[in-house]
Amino acid sequence: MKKITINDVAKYAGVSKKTISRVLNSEPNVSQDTKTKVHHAIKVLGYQPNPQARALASNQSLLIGLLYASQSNSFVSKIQVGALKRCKNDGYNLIIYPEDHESDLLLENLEKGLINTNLDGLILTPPFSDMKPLLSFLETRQIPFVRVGGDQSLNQHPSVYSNDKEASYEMCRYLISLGHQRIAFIMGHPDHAASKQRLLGYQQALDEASIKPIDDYIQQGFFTFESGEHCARKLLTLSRRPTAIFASNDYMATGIVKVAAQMNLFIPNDLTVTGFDNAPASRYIWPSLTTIKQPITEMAFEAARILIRIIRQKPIENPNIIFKDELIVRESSAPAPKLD
Amino acid sequence: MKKITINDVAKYAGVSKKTISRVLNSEPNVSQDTKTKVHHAIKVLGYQPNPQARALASNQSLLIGLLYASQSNSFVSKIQVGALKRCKNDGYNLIIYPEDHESDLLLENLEKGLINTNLDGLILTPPFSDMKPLLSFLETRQIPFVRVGGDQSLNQHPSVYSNDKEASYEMCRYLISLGHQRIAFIMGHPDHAASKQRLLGYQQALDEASIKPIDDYIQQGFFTFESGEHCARKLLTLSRRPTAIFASNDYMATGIVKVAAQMNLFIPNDLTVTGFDNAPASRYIWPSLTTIKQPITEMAFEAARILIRIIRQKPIENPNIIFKDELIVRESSAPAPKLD
DNA sequence: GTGAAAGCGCTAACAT
DNA sequence: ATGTTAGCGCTTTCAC
Repeated sequence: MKKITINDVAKYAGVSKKTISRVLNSEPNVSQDTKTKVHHAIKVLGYQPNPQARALASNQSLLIGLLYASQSNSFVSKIQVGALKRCKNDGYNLIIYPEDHESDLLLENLEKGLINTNLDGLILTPPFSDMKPLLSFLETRQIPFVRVGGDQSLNQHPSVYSNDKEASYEMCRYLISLGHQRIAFIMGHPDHAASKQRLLGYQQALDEASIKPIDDYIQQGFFTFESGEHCARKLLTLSRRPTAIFASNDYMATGIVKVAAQMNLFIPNDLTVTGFDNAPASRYIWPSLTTIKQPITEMAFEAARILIRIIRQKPIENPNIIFKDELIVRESSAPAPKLD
Repeated sequence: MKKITINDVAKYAGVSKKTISRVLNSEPNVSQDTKTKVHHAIKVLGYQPNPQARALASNQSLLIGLLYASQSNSFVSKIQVGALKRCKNDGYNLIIYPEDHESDLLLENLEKGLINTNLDGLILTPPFSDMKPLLSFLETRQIPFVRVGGDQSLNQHPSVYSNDKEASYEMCRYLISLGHQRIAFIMGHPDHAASKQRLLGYQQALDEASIKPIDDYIQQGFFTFESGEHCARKLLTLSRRPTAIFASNDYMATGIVKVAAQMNLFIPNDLTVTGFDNAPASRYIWPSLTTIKQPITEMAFEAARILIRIIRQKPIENPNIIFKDELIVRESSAPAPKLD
């Protein structure tokens, strides 16, 4: 099976190969007539352009990188799906870069990876979206990138966000509407900008409801199941035990559920637990978790769309898009119990 | 910042570019002296070969595809990590192909994807590892591939397996050793060869222990949480209720846990539940699940290694490698309760 | 052991 | 609206 090249198509269609190229790339200045001829030839011969040749000649790789933290799980697969969809649609391939954001070698590794792949652009996910050394590295290297999530004050760079603070606020409003006053909060990993936003939403909601903030009710977690367990143990042994615990993500909330079960606390009657992210586990565990759903896939899709426009030097209408999160009420939340 | 090419290096080192190429590709017939010179020049100039040019000239893409079912979650990220590690190490990039295995358009989509990317090879994961039309399609196209998991009778193709049947057998032996006699089994998705193997292990263990098989104790699941719930409801309303349920994966086991909780059955005292796969959720839920851990990452790493050897036409020592699964005992299993 | 020439399959720049 | 020429940065072939 000999490979069909652009030359074969040119010969068959009776035009120059440049014309074929023009049709392939939908460049202007081709008569409708030749277009038809060329398309026909392409079809008959079953021609498929060679992406490597194309890449070499046009000095592009048609490769887009997706950088993410190697641990975060359900988040990643959603991001991948969204980004991939857009990339494939536009003729790009997606190269995944699961990296350890705490590694000292990060920039070094990345540099090696980026350069010997010649990426056309990069999608950054938290916490990489907020790593300033990385951002300036990419700028120096002139590698186009789009940030997903992260710190909204960095919006001089093209970014796609969701409204973490608002969603967190909404969650707390909901808890308050259930009659909860003793609402504890487990913070997320300090390296993630979202953690701060979620905390702010919590604080604002309590403040507006004139609920006095209690220091002990705010615990530092790290987005892991274990940190959730740890914080839950602290919170649930407090003399004035909270009636609701809002964890900054579902893995931590799952840790709370486990600790509560071990302490014979019945959720949601004795204790309301809520999370954030709508991780698969939030549906699987019992009781299923009230949580916040972010449109991750859509965000990644949009990020890829913007990135590709930047790569192609097309104007981008809005370099800072904010998506809306959504409260999902499940079994783990209920009206506050009567207190003594 | 002008790009350094092979020509610059050749000039600097005072040799022909072919010699640079030889050094780059560790070809024979280069004197130690020139080698040193060339390496030095490369370092000084900070030269990075252009992968696209390389790909074009050598008629390779240095791209390897990873085909997997878009749903399966924790499995996928482990596979990705393993495959990626090997690929990056050997200068390949990994392109991910999450596809719907039930789609009629699968082959068509894949063909488009493969051809316009010029993949050098493909890693197949279940249930794609067993799709004969796909396998013959790849053979016709002369696209090298390696299967991960799946039907061991297809071992005329290079494959990497784990011993599903044995692991399932071992799990049942464990349950029997706890005194369980009424052991129910929830099968996996029929499209996955592993489902059958896991069933066989169950049947063999019961047979060897002279436990009479009961039809009602074997339910058809589909690897989903919901199917687990559904089967659990059936099993737990049986007049002669099982004392242990072994689900073919952790998502289904999680479904059982939920149903049991709703029925006020206490796990593990009233009911033992075990799963398969060691999904993250198996650790997170309460009680945590006794399950089987497969060395997924290692398997994918090995699959990529074999694939790259095939691509490079190097001899492969053993085209069929079997990895060993491991029983992980957690909180969801306990000795059988005394029955009336 | 090394190099010169040709060419991979496409696009860029400049004709016409 | 179309074609010509050159060249992207590397490897292959074959010569020495």
